[in-house]
Amino acid sequence: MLRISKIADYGTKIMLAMAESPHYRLCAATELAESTHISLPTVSKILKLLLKGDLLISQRGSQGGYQLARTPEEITLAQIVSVLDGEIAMTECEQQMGCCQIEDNCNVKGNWAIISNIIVDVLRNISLAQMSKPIQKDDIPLKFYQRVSA
Amino acid sequence: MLRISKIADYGTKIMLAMAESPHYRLCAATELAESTHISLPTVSKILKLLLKGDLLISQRGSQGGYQLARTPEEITLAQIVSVLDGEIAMTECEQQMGCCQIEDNCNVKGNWAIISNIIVDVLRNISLAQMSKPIQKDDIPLKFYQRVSA
DNA sequence: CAAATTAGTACAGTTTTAGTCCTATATTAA
DNA sequence: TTAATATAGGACTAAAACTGTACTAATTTG
Repeated sequence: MLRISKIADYGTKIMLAMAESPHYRLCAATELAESTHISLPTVSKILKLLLKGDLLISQRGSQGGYQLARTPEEITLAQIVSVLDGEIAMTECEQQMGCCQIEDNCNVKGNWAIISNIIVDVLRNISLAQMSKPIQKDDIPLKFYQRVSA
Repeated sequence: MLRISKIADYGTKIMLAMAESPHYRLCAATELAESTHISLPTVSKILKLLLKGDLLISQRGSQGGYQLARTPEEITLAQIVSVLDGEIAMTECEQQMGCCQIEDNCNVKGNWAIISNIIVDVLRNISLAQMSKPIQKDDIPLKFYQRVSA
């Protein structure tokens, strides 16, 4: 495992489809279902979640639809994944107190938190814009880490 | 989400307990259950998985038990997580063919594979030995990335 | 008003995960 | 040789999560 959910995977593709739509105009759910080949009810559900997460703007009624709340450069994978899959934390303990009995003498916990942060950094530094073309490892301007060798 | 399973979390703690046991001697499942405060059947199940994944050596019979197959410095989080949770891949498509219809014109796929690799690198560069004390971001000798700022 | 389209909620089916238990096998020690 | 101690392997159950769908309400346009 250690995997994002199918919903987050779909969500990325949907966001990408919108980013690639000319002038970032309003896209109806039906259009997006067609272009991504994901079923309409599912696309619809995901769009609602993304809207609630402030990643999209919506317009109701005839000729309505959804559009990106910001430019593809300003939207990151970390945002999409966290809206659709919830907070990123490698272990339960990081988020929730009292979920394990050893807690008090658990030094592992802090370490997993640090590791989670590193992974979030990776996702925080990849924008929708970058996802629309094949990325190179060099493309990722990591805040904490920088490429040193192949 | 984007989280390791409870089993992998437990597994790390169990491996750590063994690493901290004097001289890496044989540890019985019951001992480990006590020291980690995880139920015996669960500890037992995890030990068998770790054994099967060649991370442990076992000795049957009276006075038997389990011990690390290598030194704590040579065992990484990537190994533990992949043995207990399976291969690390951010999306299903990376592992399995024919799981999505757009596959052919899916440029996202390759990008997620790259991102997965980066994350695996992070886990591959953290050893059991490091997990036994609070780690600093600087401690992680990443193969591809190196710390550049706080 | 009618058509189009999002908003919100609820639900059912499937899959995954967690945890337990039972029986077989191997080793040690008396 | 026998009894006690441990692992080996597999089967099983219950709970939780995920996926996908459906239905009704609200809003906008023409």
